[in-house]
Amino acid sequence: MPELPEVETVARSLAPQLVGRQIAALEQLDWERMVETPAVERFRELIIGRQIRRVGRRAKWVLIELDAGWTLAIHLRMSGHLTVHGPDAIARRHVHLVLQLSGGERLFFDDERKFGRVRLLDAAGLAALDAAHGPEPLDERFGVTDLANILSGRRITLKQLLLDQRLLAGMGNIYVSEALWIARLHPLLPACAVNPQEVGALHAAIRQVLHQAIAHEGSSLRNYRDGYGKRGQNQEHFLVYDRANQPCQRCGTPIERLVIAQRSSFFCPLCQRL
DNA sequence: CATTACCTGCAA
DNA sequence: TTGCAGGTAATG
Repeated sequence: MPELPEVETVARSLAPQLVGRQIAALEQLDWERMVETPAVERFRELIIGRQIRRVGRRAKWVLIELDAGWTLAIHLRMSGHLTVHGPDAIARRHVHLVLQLSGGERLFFDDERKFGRVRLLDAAGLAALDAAHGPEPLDERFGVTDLANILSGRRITLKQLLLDQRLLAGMGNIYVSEALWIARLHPLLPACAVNPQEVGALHAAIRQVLHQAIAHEGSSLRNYRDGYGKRGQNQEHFLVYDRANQPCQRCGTPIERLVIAQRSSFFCPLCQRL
C-alpha cells in the first residue's frame, strides 16, 4: 500500500538499522516468485557476504545499496513490509523472505498479498530501473516547467497521468486525490487542458502533500508500517481520501467517490474544475 | 486504449 | 457472498 511518503519513511527507518551490517545468510525464502532477478540460487550466492552501504529510495522502490556494485531493490506493492528483528523473533505467517545480518539482527520481508518484488541489480540494472521512472517530485530540480512538459499534449485524465510511474515517480491513489483537491482540479480533467496557472498550483500541491505525509511518517490505513513496525499518522490529516459523502472542507459540498482507471477517486464536484 | 491477473483478508 | 484494498504487469 505504500506510496512515495511511506517508502521514504521505510527507507529512512531502515537505514540506521541496516547500514554497515553484512548479509550473513538467506535464512528463508518461501515464495520464490518474489525474487524477480537473478535466479534464486544465484541471488543467494551473490547477496551472502555483501555489506550494506546505504538505504535509499527511487520512485516506490526501496534501494539497499550493497558493496561490489550491487543494489537490492525492493517493491512493497500493496501489502509488503520491511522490518528488522532480533535473533529470537519468530517469522510468522506472511514473512516470505528473511535475511540474516551480522550481529544477529534479521531483515524480514512480509507480504500478505504476495505482490511485493525483489531484484538484485548491478549498475546497469539500476540505471534501467531509474530510466523506467519519471522525475522525483520532491527533487528540487523538479520545477513547474517539468510538470508542464509532462502534462502537455496528453489527453489522458489527470488521475491516470499522476498514477503513471513512467511520467512522474511516487504518486499513488491517496496522494493523487489529495493533491488534486488542493489544486482544485477534477480527476477526470484531461492533462492537456490544465492552464499554466493551474500547473503551478498542481506542482505546489503535489509537493505539499508528499512533504506533509513524510512529516507524518506516512499514512496507515490498514497495515502500513515503517522499518520499526510503527504506524504513520498522516491518515488523520486526509482532506478528501476515503471521505465520500463528508462535506468538502472548502465549500461544504459532499465529497464524491468515482472509480477512474479502476481506482477509487475522491473529489469535490463543485470546487474541483472539470 | 481498457480489462484482467496477480494474492489474501476484511467489512459490508 | 461480494466488493474492496495504498500497485503494476500482462493481456485483449
